[in-house]
Amino acid sequence: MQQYFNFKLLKKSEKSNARAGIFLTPHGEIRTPIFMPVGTNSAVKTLTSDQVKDTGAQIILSNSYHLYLRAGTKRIKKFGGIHKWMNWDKPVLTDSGGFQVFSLAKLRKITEDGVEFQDPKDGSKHFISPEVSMEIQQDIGADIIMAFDECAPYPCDYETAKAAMERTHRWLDRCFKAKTNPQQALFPIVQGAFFDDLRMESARVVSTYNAEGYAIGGVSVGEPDDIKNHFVELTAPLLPENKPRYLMGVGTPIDLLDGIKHGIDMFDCVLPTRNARHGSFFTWEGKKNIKNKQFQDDERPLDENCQCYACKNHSRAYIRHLFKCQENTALTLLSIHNIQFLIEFSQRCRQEILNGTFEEFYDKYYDVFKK
RNA sequence: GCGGGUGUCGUCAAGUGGUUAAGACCUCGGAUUGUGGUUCCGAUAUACAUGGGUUCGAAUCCCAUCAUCCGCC
Repeated sequence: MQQYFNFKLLKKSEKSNARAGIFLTPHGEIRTPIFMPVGTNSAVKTLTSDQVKDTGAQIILSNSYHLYLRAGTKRIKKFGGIHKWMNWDKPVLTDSGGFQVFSLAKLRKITEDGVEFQDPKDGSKHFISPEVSMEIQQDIGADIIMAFDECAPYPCDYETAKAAMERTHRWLDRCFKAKTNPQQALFPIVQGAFFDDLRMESARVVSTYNAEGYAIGGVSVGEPDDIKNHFVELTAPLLPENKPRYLMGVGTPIDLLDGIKHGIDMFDCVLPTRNARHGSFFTWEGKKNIKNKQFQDDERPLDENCQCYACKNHSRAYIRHLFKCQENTALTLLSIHNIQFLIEFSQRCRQEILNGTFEEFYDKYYDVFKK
């Protein structure tokens, strides 16, 4: 049987758990560590697929929950799958809908079978189970699909966290049984909230599956940074070393530095596009906000060392003007910049790992982004 | 020239005799983490057109001046 996925570890740091690799998928390779932009409704907000491609994105994330409710995943299947649907020929990852049901749906009823919820937009009732999620994700046709999990809130008590974790494990088994397409990699998700023994247990259970990659979920749900960091540090090394590790929903440049240091290979986050919509942008000198008056006559690009479309063509003064006038182009330019910045940031970490200098890079930029 | 209206922070605008003169925009910070697309939180201001008068007390009442708007000649 043909092998559709392959993860090759190119280098492991001697001073930390940082590592650099190449993850091969049916739609091309991903150079890890990598940051993945989020395109919830099969579009990275304010950007065309071409514009996303020009940022250097190697893979994008989309979403079962949203595409199931709108567009309809049968329609996308009939169209020929998400790559053709959105004219994107690189790898795609879809989230399972578990997190969205947890964070977005107003009315939801979780049972052993699955989750019943209402579409907050029109009130219609729906049901997603591990089997339904697998069917949805196979219809969408992403390269990487995620297990249907139950994400516990923060804070939460031990019993709730344990019950959610155990259900996630039982659902994981059902996901693997329901998944049929060998051209899709199913990543299990570690849960366990913020309890050491639960996280360790979940990492152990999840690792018993011979998956193409493994994810850590249930973080960035409102917990303090040091707590998040502790659980990433605890969990990541417990996952199989020869497979990519994906930290879901993270993060900031500092989150990337910490995650990579602890052995994470993949990240996704809405931050670059959401921040863009709020005017803030990343630079190699830290985070700034285009709304600030100091930029009104600034003829420099957003970042002088950035090669993105926005930086090669436009000034801070012009982009600030567009933003103040609420022109959508401002959001596009800032999104392009922020996405390209985080991708380049992850690829710079990769290069530093290959050079054996990641830890110095970590120290330097940890301070820059500490604020 | 005559008649009438209006003058409160950079802008808009509450307040019509009584303690530190609302609020919004702007400006300046902060937040945002597997996305309900312009959000949320906080901070900052030499502001009652000018000069008199009435009153225990005036942004508020009276007079004059100036500015501005409308109408008429």
